[in-house]
Amino acid sequence: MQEKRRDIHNSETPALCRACEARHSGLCGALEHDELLRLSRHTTIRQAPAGTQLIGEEDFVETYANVLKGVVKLTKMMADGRQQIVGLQFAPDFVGRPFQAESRVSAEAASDVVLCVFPKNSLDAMMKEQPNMEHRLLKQSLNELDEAREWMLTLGRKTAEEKVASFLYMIARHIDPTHDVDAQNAAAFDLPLTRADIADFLGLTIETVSRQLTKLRKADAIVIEANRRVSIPDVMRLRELSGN
Amino acid sequence: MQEKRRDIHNSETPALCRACEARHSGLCGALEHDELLRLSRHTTIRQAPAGTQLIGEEDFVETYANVLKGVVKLTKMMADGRQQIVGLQFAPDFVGRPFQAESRVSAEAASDVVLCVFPKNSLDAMMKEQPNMEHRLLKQSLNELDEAREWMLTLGRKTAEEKVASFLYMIARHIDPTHDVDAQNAAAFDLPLTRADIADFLGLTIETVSRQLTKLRKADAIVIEANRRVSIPDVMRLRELSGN
DNA sequence: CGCCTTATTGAACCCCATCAATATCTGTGG
DNA sequence: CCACAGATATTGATGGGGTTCAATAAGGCG
Repeated sequence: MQEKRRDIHNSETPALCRACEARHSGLCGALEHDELLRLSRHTTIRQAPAGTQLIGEEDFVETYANVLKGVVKLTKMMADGRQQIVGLQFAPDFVGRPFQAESRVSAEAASDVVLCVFPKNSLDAMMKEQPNMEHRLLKQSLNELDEAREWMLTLGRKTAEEKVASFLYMIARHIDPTHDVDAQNAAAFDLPLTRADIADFLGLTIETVSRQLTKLRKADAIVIEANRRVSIPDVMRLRELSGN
Repeated sequence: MQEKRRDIHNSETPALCRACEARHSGLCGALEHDELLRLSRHTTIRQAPAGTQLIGEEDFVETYANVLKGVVKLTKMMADGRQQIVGLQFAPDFVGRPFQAESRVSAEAASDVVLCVFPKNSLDAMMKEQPNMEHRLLKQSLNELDEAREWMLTLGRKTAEEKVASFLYMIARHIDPTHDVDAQNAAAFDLPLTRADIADFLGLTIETVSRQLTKLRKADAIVIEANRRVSIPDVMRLRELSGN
């Protein structure tokens, strides 16, 4: 149990966690100082460049992680190589699948990422004695389910143009913290995904994504600089183009 | 509090719950006799014919429900009428969205259904004092999320034929309890959905669904009688046609 | 600059949607 | 039991949105 120093430190937040976004809004927000300390003993910070495979489909997963920086994409692949992105995890999202040893998706760093990694066992144990943690996880899971269902509508029923607009609109909401419905009606961000990733997210080809982006650009709905930088002068207009 | 009779009955399962599938494998499996009794005081059984609108998108929802019989479809609709089914709930699934007053999907009886309906308040209160209940709900939510992601792959990347085969394969797994991977390799069931519903589920048109069904029929992958009755002589073959 | 990766643009094709007609099912009443 | 009507499903013909194949352009980094 090696908790020798616990009495001394149990009212202090571990240094690792102090600057962490997940400490407050993420899963770890459910934990008290001493629990946080206990978990942080088994925790490692992992940096990974874009493209790194974090866990493979059908891998046996021994760890969970919180996204601290960057974007993690969850993908599913068919035998012949067709691929679909089924989830994007932004900071401070939790990545992992409790109650199941085998993963049914693969996780990959879409951009350069920083993760807070901890062993499955530690968190599973902590979840059992901390209902509050399951509560947080349930909330995130229900939100992810809402998002997944929103994307099912996009994948099944929207046109290519609406799909691309929907994607940009979603990124704008996720990345640009300054944007609010009633706030300034503009947004700007760097795309965290390549065209290939966007295509895999929207169930389209690279070429169609590219064509729709130029179409939106020519309609003055967006401005693109250097391939990655996107400005949206009128977010509400983009929202309309997205079919919402 | 009106718990006068509780002392007498607290070790007995309410009559309502005794024959209920959800009592064991569903949410209510988390409850002890007396808690079950407490909840059952506010519970009503509701029967509804196919097509009944149970809750509308953007309704304020005051109740939750367990599906006892039949299939409930969760749908999302765009302003111009395009529609997508984003979830199918079979017995003993739970229907509802905790932690959020407003629904983001509408729920409709896909077949004739029987529901066990209880007020949001009652269950919310019970969930707070019963971590085990949140645990069950978390498990269901994570399963639904897995299924939703599976369908995102289907919607985004599969051909019409693969989509229809995937749908039939999924129904076979859900409805026919006799089927197991190594068990007898055949299945038979009544489709709980109309062609229009299947189309809305797969992001296709009615006509395409119909064409793919006849294509599968002519390839001897399925047998259809009277429009609704489907037999699958070789489930593994169907699985291959589904792209898995 | 030069090389490789990533993105855009063009042309032809194809799968699925659309429009339209026919067939089948289901339930009701004669 | 059959006839009828409305709903549901199948089948056919045509067209379009997105894919595919191919070439060019732009970005990133040594």
